[in-house]
Amino acid sequence: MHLSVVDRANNVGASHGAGLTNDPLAAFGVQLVFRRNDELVRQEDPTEFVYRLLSGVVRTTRLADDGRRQIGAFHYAGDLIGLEDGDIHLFSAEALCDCSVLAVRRTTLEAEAARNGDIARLLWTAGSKRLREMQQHMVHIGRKSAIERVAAILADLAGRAGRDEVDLPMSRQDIADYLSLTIETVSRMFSQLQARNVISLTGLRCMRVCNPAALQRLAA
Amino acid sequence: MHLSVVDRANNVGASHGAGLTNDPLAAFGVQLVFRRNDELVRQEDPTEFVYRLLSGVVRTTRLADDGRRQIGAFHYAGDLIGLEDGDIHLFSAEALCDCSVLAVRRTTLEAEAARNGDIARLLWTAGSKRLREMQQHMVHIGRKSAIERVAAILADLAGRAGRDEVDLPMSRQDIADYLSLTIETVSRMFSQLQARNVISLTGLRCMRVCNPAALQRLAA
DNA sequence: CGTATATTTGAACAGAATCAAACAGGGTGG
DNA sequence: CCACCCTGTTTGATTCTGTTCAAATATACG
Repeated sequence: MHLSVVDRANNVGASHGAGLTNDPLAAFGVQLVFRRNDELVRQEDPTEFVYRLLSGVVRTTRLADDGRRQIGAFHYAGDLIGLEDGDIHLFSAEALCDCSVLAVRRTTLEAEAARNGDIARLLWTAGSKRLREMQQHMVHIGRKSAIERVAAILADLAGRAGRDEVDLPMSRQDIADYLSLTIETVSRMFSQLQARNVISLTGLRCMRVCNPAALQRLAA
Repeated sequence: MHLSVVDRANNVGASHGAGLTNDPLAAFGVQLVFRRNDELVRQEDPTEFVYRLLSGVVRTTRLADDGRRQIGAFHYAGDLIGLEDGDIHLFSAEALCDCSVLAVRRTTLEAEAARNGDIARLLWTAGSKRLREMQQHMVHIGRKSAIERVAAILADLAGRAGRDEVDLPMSRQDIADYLSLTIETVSRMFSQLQARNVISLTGLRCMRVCNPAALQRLAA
């Protein structure tokens, strides 16, 4: 029906949770490596695994029949991917760069959660964190202007980077589809932020935050 | 700091889970009644309870400082409310009409989930159902036109009603804030749907679906 | 260096928002 | 029972933000 995760990942170094420190899920999963643009899961496929992202960045995308694309989220190291789905994946998950993940069988996870309170709590916590992020994002998409939306994602990325020099792991098109804008509008907002001396593009996929306060204010 | 649920609910018939059939949560909660426009939870308050909605309709809303309002969801009988939050409620929850709910202390729920696999699974299932709904809604808000969004919510309501004659439990403003539109645009879309003979307004809060297929097509 | 791809910029357009006014509906009190 | 008012809804005219279509420019990669 569809290839196993290991096959699809073209995996090179599968091993049983080796090298994971302090992750209660480590014992139940297999560590896999995905390369840039690999698909971890495909929209409409049955849900088989939940992934703990160990390193790299993953986007979840939904492609409609008419070609309209919506990115649900960008996931970073530590995130749990695949919680949001029922029997079928609503969104695909794709590696933005080389990623390593811990793949845990859903059935295993459920069984374990039923037996072990810590696992149950971990899932609950991860799920409600994800729900909160989605609520926040819904407000952004629904009620914020283009400049505010772009500022918000840049502020988020800057926060993760922890320094002024921030590199953008995703394309403009990804940003556009995440923010429900067009690529042209995103580009214009970048230019505008640069003209206002809020940021400075130091490369296509790299920027410097010149005025963090202004960025934060716009993002709020 | 803030009033207890029972106080705020101005509750008249609290009882320990009486009258609930087949709800595994029944044993752990208290049944409460809220009146139209009562607040079940207030934005920014600490999360204390999770609510199982037994009857009525509840909206969750986030009000920004600048007055922009986003409705996160409308909840109907059977829904679990308050899953999405961490320590603090991001959204308020308000009764659209008289509602009865089962309030379960969050701490109780967590403890119970850690002990009882069925409860853990129930929470997991409810959470992922909610995540899926939000993803769907995000696509609507982000990538659909005004007419499609309005058609979508009307199709949803019609589906719940299970018949042509559907009454709308929420105001136009609520619909607008749910769909991230203005009240004027919502009103215009209603008129347009009526002009196209897809629906017919039989009252301000009541409509008849004349062409279910067309409505479905628009909503898709 | 040249080619394919990604990004930026420009001009015209469209859809929804805003501002403003008219129009119900639903209660209330006379 | 009717006139009135308050609120919620509809409609109209205009504006504005973001989209679309098109072209130019930059970047990465062979």
